[in-house]
Parts: sequence; structure tokens; C-alpha cells
Amino acid sequence: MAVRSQLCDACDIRDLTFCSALHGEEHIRLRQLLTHVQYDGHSTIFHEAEEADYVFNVTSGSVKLYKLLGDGRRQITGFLFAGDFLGLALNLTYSYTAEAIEPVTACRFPRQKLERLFDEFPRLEKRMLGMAVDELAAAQDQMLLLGRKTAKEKVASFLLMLARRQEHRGVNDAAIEVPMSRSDIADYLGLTIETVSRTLTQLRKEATISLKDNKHIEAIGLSMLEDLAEGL
Amino acid sequence: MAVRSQLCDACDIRDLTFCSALHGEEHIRLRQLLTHVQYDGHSTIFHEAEEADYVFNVTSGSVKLYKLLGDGRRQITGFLFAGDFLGLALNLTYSYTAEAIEPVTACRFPRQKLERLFDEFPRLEKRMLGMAVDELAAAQDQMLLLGRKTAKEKVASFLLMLARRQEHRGVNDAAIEVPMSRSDIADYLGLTIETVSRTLTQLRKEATISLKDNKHIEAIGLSMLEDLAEGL
DNA sequence: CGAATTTTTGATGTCTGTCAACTCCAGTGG
DNA sequence: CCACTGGAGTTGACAGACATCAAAAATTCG
Repeated sequence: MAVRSQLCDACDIRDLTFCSALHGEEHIRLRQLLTHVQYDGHSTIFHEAEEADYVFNVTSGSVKLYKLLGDGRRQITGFLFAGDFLGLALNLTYSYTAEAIEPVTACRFPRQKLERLFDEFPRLEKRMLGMAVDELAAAQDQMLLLGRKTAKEKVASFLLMLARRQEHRGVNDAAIEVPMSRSDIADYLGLTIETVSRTLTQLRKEATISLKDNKHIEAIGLSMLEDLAEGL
Repeated sequence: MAVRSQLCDACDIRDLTFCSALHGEEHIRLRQLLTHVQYDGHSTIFHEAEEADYVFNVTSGSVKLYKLLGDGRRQITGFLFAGDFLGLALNLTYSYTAEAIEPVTACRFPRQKLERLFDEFPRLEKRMLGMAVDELAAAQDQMLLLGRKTAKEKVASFLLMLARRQEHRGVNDAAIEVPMSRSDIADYLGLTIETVSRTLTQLRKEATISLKDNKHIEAIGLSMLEDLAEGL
């Protein structure tokens, strides 16, 4: 993890982040709080139960968030990509561990100073609340997935989620980028790596998807995936 | 659903709600927005995808929130009791259906008017953000439960959740009140009613719990339940 | 009290997990 | 350059936890 200089003006994902909630003078104030940081792939950004001193905006790379049970069973609660906000714990401690999947760059903000800025720029706090509400809706979708969907429906939903977020980031590629391992996918969907692998093979044989390689999947039958994800 | 007069002063759960974020004059302003409403058991408070015109504070009774798949499979994403906030969708539409389990009373606020109050009383918005963050942490716990816990661990976690929230409400009773049906419990835990029933029977035979009747369960081995819930 | 509904219990089935072997690559070093 | 190695992914055989189907028991309620 290294600290670099500040280069917000060149930030090509500014519109995706909460930075876009502020303008001109306000944004300069925000920038004064920020440090650019980098993480190697597989390195930990913070641990569950650690003091939540910082929040982050991911500017490149991908991150997984997870919680553990006493015996090591793991549940990945989310994946983050460029433009996503990290550390929406205005609690004292983080409620999950955040780990870089690939090399990650991010803007880091001291939580307390950022919160003080809320009083000056209510728009910032509004934006934060909006993000929390969106995350909550996503969490509820994920509960539906984990509790009630079949393996096939889970994998279809997962691929769709990746495709939609990739599109949201403005990436225009026929293939879905899948930076995470089978093990990460399994722990996100509440399955085993074997079931994930078998399900992908099944979707491939049905010609619903096509695997360019393990990290790039093409959706051939997009409407098929959508129907699967809805439980139809 | 009937509308009653306003009686905040007599509200015995005011400290539990976001009303406590305001004082004196501020609270009077808040009160002007509010309508007291009642719902029969099994009645729907609002539907998923409906316009989110109101938010609520539950003052008595219990509520379940759920989402459906295309073929009718259901996932209950949460239960609400006295003091809980409902409708934290600052979106245009509700992201789930809310249904009364027992007769429910609630304070209802027009969402847009409440949001306008945010600008005057930032403390209110802070409180809202805090609630959203807490709900998010709870949602992540539930993902861990749904994705990685066994039936026994799920039921144990569920009973502990009820016990803790009952305690938080200040109810001092050895027995855990379980107002929801086995079907609701099953759809909350991602199980079937049969598995829920069998698991409760098993816990009873192991003398970890004792069923006074179907709606009242006593935790005999509390530490046993806690260990189960942590996956130890 | 009796019908309807909910819950429990039993028998059986299946989806996904477990265990194990094989394949495929990427990286290493002779 | 290519054999070697180790990790990730795939595939197969089998097992088990939970689901499904069915019926009895308990509870609710008119």
C-alpha cells in the first residue's frame, strides 16, 4: 500500500462516486481530506471488527467483502469495483473484512473528518444516505438469492449482476469480466466451488453462456439468464 | 386501517424511535407531519414496487417484510417490532412488501415532507443514516446465515435475534415471544416449515429450548444457542 | 363441538456437498 | 526449450442435509 499525490481532476470515474455530490469550492474541501492509496491483489484493506478510521472510494481494481463463522466458513457479502464506496460503517468498527481481488487503487478519507464535513455540506450526507439505501436494497435482493434460489438461478443472477455493473461503469465489452476466483463466487452464492463449476458447465452446454477463459464469460442467451434470475 | 388522533406525549417507545433525535420545538414540527394508523393482522401495509409515499414507525405489533420470485417462492427479509422504522426506501418505490403479522399500530409520515424536514433538522437525517447503516450490518449478518449456516444454526440465530430485540424493547420475560408462523420463520431462514419444526423438536429434545406453546419459546441453554449461532 | 388451519411426524427423494482424481495453466529452473 | 511443480478449475462417484410428499396430531375458531 503506497500513498500517491492527489489527482482528482484527472479522475475518470468521478461521476460514479459520491464526489459528484459536491462542486467547485466544496469539492476542493473534500479533496483536502483525501489520500490516494494502492493495494496489491490478495491484500487486506481492513479487517472485520477493526476500528473504522477510514472510508474509501474504489478507483480501480476489485474488492471482496466477507464475514466468517467460528469454524472458518465464509460468506462474501459483496464485490466492489471502480466507483464503489467502501466502509459505509459509520459505526466504530467495520462489520466485515475487505480484501483486494486484483491490485486496487482507492481514495481514502478519514471517517471523522468526513463526517464533520457533513454539517457543512448536507448534500454529502444525503448522498451517503442514498448510497446506504441502495446497498440495503441490494442486500435484500441477495437475501432472496441466498434463501430461495437454486444453484442455476444463483449463478445466472451473479453473471447478470456483473454484466449490469460493468455496463454501469461504461465498459462496453461483449464478455463479462470475472476477476474473482471460483472459490469467491461460491462463497458469494452460498455454494461450493464444485457446484459453481458444474453449473457454469451446464450453462455452457445449454449455450446460455460461453467461456472465453476462466475470467471472461460471454452471455449468449441474455434473456435466458434474466428469466433464470427472476425464478421463471 | 384507521386514523386516530395524535398522542406522542404518551408514546412509551419514543426513545426507541428516530423521534428521539429531536427535542422540544423540533419534535412538535415532526409531530405535525404524523398520522397514527392501525392495521389488522395479515393485512398489507404496502406492496413491493408501489410508490413509496410514506414511511412508518411501528408502535405496537409485528410486521414482516418480504420479496417474491416469479413462481411464488418467498424470502422474508426482516421482522419489525415496536420502535422499528419501516420504509427506509428513499427511493421512489418500496423494495419489498410489508405485512402485519399481528394487529399493528404505527406513526405514518409523508416521505417527501419528512425529507424536507431533513434540511431544517440535520440531526434527523443523521439518525436516518445511522438506522440505514445498522440495517445494513443486520442484512450482512443475515446473508452469512442464509449462505453458510446449517438449519440448526439458523434456528438458533433466529431465536437469539428475537430474544435480543425483545430485551432491547425492555420486555422482561423468560419466554421469547414468537408471533410469526412456522411458515414465516421458514421463509426468513431459507428453510421449509417441516425443517423448522423438526429443528425446534430437536432443540427441545436436547433441552436447549422449551416450548411453552407455539408462540412462546424459552431458551434453557442460552450459551448453547449462542455457540450454535456463531458456528462453533 | 366440528371444520379448517397449523404444526408435527414419518417415508422417501433430490439437490448440492464431500471426497477424490484428473486436467489445465502459469511459473520455475535446469 | 521443456520437464517439473503447485494451484485453480473440472469432472466423477457417492453421501447427506434438507426438501418433498403424505398423513396424523394439535390448535384455532366459528
